[in-house]
Amino acid sequence: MYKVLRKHLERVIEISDQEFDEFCSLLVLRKLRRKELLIRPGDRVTSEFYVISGCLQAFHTSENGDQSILQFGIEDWWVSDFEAFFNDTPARLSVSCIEDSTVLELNKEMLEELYKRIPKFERFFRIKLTKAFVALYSRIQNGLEKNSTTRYLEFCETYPHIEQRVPNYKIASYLGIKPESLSRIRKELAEREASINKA
Amino acid sequence: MYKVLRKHLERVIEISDQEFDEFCSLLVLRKLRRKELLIRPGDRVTSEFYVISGCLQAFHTSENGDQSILQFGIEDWWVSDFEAFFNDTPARLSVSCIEDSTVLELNKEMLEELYKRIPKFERFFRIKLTKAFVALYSRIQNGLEKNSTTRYLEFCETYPHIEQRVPNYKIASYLGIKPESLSRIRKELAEREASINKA
DNA sequence: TGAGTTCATTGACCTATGTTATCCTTTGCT
DNA sequence: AGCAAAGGATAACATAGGTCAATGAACTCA
Repeated sequence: MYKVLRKHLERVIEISDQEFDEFCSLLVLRKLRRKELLIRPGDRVTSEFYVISGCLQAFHTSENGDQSILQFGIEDWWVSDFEAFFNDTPARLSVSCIEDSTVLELNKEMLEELYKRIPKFERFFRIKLTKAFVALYSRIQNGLEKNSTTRYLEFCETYPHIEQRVPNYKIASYLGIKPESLSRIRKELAEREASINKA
Repeated sequence: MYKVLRKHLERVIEISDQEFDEFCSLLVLRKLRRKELLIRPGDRVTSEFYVISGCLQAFHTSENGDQSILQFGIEDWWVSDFEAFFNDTPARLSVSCIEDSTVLELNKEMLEELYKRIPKFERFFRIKLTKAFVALYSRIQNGLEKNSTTRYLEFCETYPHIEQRVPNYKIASYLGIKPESLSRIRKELAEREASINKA
């Protein structure tokens, strides 16, 4: 079970068995049921979650009750309300399970202790952060210059594993459009494809 | 001139005169003219830029020539094509001056040398990165759930100094709408305000 | 000073997306 | 099996924002 995690770390830093064990000793294994909430608005967020199996979502609920999904989390991803996590402010997002899931909970304070003992873990998370930063940057760029159809197609290309397992209305929410619009887009794409196949 | 920079650092970490001098010794002062380009697509990006005075923009140019602005940079901000900077990939953005500007150029390799000598600078940039990450996160959230009028009003509130000095069509570009739309939005807001004042 | 450039605004029109309501299928539960 | 809930599609209509074209003000610079 922890093999995937070890690989995950070793794509960025080299670690010994002992260092890996020390890292694992900070983690709390949690088994979660579909729809279970890990973080709700207002919570103090002291942990981030590494997904072993299943699928999570981080989403914001607006005053009128609409939800917009900021992040999906499947196997090998980290999920949290990172604004609250980094800034020690009350959560503005919710994090919940789309499927039954198994996650490893990593406490922030324990992590900072670990940074002092084994600095290479600080390096690991700094590099993860730059990657996440760049990913957000290009998501903003997509939002600025691409239409919904293109954004949907690129989402399917970039995250085929997510597209296949989460309902369309959640994808719509992530893309910033309504489910009805996504439905229209998918119909349009299917028709396009059909007419190509006929020709 | 470097006083502002020192304050900028000291909002996050404490540093001695000597440490500050060592940091400054890495920096190259550059005076730039309006419209001058610091980074163009395809460049290798080895530096980030701290703005002493003036105003920069980081923008993407799409195939059909449309530009979308990802970031403005005024006094006390860092600007670059961060994707290229962090990943050592060719620049996809351009960075140019909206006004005559003075910047301090910080070379990535020299910075990494400095990290080894004085680790607290690594801490400084890691914290700056978390702040930037959170800012991008909330920009995405705004894009998902707010209409253009709201986004414009919040932009004016959040960045009054930018709103006052860059042309409206650049603000429109940053917000992901066309200048004509922003013009209509501004008209609508002015009318609303007028009718409130009359009442 | 005068011509060119940049920028903002406006109007007419068009298109993509949102809204509301309804219907149908699938899935899950007991 | 039978019912409820979830998910998806669709249609009619409304609206925000994009497109295109024209105008004029303000600024720049030779």
